[in-house]
Amino acid sequence: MTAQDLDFWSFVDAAVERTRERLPGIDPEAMRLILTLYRVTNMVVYDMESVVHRPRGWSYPGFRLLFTLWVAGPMEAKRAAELSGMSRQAVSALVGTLSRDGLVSKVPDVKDRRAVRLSLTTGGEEAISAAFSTHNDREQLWAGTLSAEERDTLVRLLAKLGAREGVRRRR
Amino acid sequence: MTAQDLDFWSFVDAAVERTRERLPGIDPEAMRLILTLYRVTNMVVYDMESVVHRPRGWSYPGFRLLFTLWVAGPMEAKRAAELSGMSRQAVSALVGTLSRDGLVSKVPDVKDRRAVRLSLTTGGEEAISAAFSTHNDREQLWAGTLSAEERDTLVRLLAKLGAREGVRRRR
DNA sequence: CGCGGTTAATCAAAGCTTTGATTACTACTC
DNA sequence: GAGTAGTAATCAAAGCTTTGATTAACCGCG
Repeated sequence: MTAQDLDFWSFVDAAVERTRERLPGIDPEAMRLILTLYRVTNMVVYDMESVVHRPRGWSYPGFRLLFTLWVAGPMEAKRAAELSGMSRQAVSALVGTLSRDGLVSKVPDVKDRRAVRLSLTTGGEEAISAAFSTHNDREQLWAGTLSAEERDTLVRLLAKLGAREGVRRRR
Repeated sequence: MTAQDLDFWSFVDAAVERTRERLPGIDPEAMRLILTLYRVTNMVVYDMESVVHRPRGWSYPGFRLLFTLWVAGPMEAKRAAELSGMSRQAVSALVGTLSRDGLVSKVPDVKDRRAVRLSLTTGGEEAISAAFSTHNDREQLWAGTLSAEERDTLVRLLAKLGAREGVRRRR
């Protein structure tokens, strides 16, 4: 396998091999795992975003925030950041767009006047309900690559990875 | 499990449950798979970026492009986009930053004067060699969560997912 | 009450990514 | 050889994310 014949996936094999030659101290299998994880996820996200969300005028982060509010109900911006895995600044910027578009409403919290309370507007509620079916169709397309048992195993192993302690988390 | 008690991970369970109630037609397990995949990867990337790359003044995409050139040698911008999984515009913008910082050099292609040929500078070569060990240390931290057999299984299942045909790819 | 420390949100600047348009060049076809 | 289609790269505008700074409000302690 020379550098000229590589494609997106065989690049991972080449990377592992070349790195092993040049830096004998590294762990090639750890490298392969992270590299593969990153590439697959990017591929899935790109597909979902470009097929499902951009045609509706949304970004993937926009969908995620709407989905968070749809699942867990109205909440403070800080909490939306925690649950969706975004930074508070990102939520703040995103809410700007989504409230401009009439999907999310933002009202000052009565108890704590520093905080803002986010909720879906009626339009946002309808939009997310309609979008989610299409989103899930696409999720099924991806999940359909694996057997039910393989899906369970994959989810279990990913969750185990995600339960890792002592790593840096968004704040 | 009420909405008030949720955290980043239990949100996935709540999302599956609430969606099942409200949209009976969807496939909850497909949803759980994609949701978990996305969250784990984001967590890993955030950790790697904030612990390894930002302290060195790099972004994760910057590292990825340098790494691509390090593994596969000098190449045209278009090819760097294919191998790294970025768009051509993203590579173009990123090369602006990296060449300004003296890590990548960009010379017009002799054969095809539309194209540019990218390569690591000496400084870029040294920087990526030095950074990669730290990067791999962190990969090992993550991979160490799983047994060797679990890692193999996870890589195999992710690769199977990534081999999915008929999805939208970056161009 | 008043001060100091903490917290919620936002602002600002820089960087990456996206879509869509433009420029420069190559390659094909008549 | 001239015209047309296709390709490589870049530009432009909009959006998201990041770090760091700022503003406004809460909270505890004296």
